[in-house]
Amino acid sequence: MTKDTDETAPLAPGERPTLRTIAEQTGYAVATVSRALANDPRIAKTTREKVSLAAKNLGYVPDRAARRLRTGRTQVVSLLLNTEHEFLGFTHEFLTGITDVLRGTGYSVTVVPDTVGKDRLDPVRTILRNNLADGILFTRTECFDPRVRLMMENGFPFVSHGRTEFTTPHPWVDFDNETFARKAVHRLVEKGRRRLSLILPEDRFTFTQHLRYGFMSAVRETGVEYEIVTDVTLDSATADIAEATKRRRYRPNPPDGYICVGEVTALVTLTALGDVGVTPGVEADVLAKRASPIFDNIRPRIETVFEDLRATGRAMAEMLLRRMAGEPPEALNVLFRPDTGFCGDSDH
Amino acid sequence: MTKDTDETAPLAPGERPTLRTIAEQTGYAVATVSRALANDPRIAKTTREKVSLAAKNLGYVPDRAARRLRTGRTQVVSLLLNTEHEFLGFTHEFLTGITDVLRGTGYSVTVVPDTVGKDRLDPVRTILRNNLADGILFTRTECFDPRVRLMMENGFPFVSHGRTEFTTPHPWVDFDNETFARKAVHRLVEKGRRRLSLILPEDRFTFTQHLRYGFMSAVRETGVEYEIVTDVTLDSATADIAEATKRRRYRPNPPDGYICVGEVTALVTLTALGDVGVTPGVEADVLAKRASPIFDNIRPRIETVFEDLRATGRAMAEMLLRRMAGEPPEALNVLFRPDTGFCGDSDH
DNA sequence: GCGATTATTTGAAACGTTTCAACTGAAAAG
DNA sequence: CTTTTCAGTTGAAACGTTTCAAATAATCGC
Repeated sequence: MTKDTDETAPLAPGERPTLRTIAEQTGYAVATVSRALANDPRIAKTTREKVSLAAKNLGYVPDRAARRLRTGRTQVVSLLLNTEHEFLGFTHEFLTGITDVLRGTGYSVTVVPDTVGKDRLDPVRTILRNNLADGILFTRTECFDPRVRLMMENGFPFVSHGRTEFTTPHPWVDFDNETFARKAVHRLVEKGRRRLSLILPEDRFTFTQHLRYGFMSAVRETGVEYEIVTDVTLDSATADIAEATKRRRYRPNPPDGYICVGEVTALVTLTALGDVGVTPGVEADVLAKRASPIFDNIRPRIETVFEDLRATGRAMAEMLLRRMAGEPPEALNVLFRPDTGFCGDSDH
Repeated sequence: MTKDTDETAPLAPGERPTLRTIAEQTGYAVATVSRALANDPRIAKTTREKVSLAAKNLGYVPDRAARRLRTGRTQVVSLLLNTEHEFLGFTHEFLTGITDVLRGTGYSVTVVPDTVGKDRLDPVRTILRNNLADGILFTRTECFDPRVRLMMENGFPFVSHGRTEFTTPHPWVDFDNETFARKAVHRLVEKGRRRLSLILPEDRFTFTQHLRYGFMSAVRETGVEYEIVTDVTLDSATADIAEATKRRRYRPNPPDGYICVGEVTALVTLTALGDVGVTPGVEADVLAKRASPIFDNIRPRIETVFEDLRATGRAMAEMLLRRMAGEPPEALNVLFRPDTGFCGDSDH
């Protein structure tokens, strides 16, 4: 018994099936098989069925390298990941949303570091020049973000987290920070607060402008006193933020209402206030944007507005898929509205 | 003037230079150029120099798809990312460490979701079958992790975060949770606590066994009373953990020392204790492992042990690079020791 | 039944590498 | 002056796709 063919095994052992394997098995040419699998209408329907059946039986899956070499498309989406982000679960939630949407589409996600301090254009240039991806997602968008300009010039698909001030439209997903700031002001005033304080992100980011505008217009509407902190930003070291917050408490007429755009800032503010003998919820109120459920487990409880970063990631991935499929950029936007109520409140 | 060659421009406009471009420019054959760039000693030194100079001038960078097709190597590392992780900044820190090390090596990182509840083998199978990566990194390793078994059988390079109980050696990076648990017990006893409580991760994970062993042996050494919570795990919903913690407070002889293996658990425990009128630091103490700086901004301050996840990511990426380069697995381990002191203490 | 149209199928080329096997010259050995 | 050796170089094949242009088979009008 020197037979070395095992029973009905249809495929060579250990070998990855290729288009040729299918071609040989079905009797068609490689070109036909390729077309059939692409559902090319020029191929007879019966043929398409036979071929895709054979493909399924063999467990055929196209070789990405070969396809990529031939077509120039990489089947890769790159995420420029901020090295210094201030939300606690930002990366995790965001990434989960993205992979959620991309699973099963054949696209994979690569992560490339993006450091605001350094040249933010550099990773983008590398991706374009070396053809490392078919599309790019990124965060912390600037008003005249050079990355956006570069990609628009090259017609390269991307979706930004945050808007820009360019006149040419491009796909984006954003949170309505203007409304958040406005509502926050009104809410604090409603609670009887009279001197509001706001720490902003760096000026270069578009959402900084939105926050400022929302804050300022609400402040004017209500006539409340206010202060926009200038000696620290949202991205300052936590120790510096704490220091600045405490320092301001010792001035005459210190703030009694704090709007925090990030979780870390909110925690720092809470702690700093406590450390100088101010009880949040009594002598002052803190109102924060949050992206994680952590504030349910923090005392004192403060009011928060939830920004769903997983949904943001999902929306961005969806917009990008559609953009890569050739849709024009005009309609590819999503603006997340702040939920109407405030969570975790403290007075009813 | 119908000349269409612009001054000294050495490269066709807009076209990506390839081996052939270099070959034509230097007068060598494509094969020679390829070998020269690979620093093959069979090629004359002068030739190698000429070729690599030309390559640099042209800004040549090898096409990944072509190389991948020819060699079968993908130049990709996959990270199996846990969908339900409990450390707050885990993903971010970890990923930053990995990309730190991989930058400039030519490898890129793709992220693939891994859900403990579902079939954890599935993503690995896909990667192996479709040749999507040259190496895999993953977390939450189980005692007899089926992923480890599969990859070992196939001789596929990987590094696990956490050890296994297989006898065959494989590369891993781990935190010494046994010592952490042991020290935590001793520290709480030192502070006068007499009834310790521990919430463990699910039993399947190796680090659960290490924690239990460290805890149990220290508990025996010191003769202190203890309890290992059975109705919730580290990964239970935060509400359930809070509930369980409160419930135990109403039993006779409630615990007065809490060891928390994760940040979320620590926060929940602190808050739950506060909610039932127990002041951490007075009637009870909480001791936690932490991976983010957040506990500096939480009151009451508690003692923590720091696990550096960025360093962990870096170490894992390094081990993987060496493994992919062919090093045997035996020596490719890193065990991070818990730092000796406890940060953010409350009594000196 | 015959040319003209249409529906299917196909061989071959190309994408940019790496690598095998063979070739060229020149120096060393006889 | 021939033969051997060796350093250096090279043409061609291959990796698995997609797609152009052309071939073949089937259908149609008359």
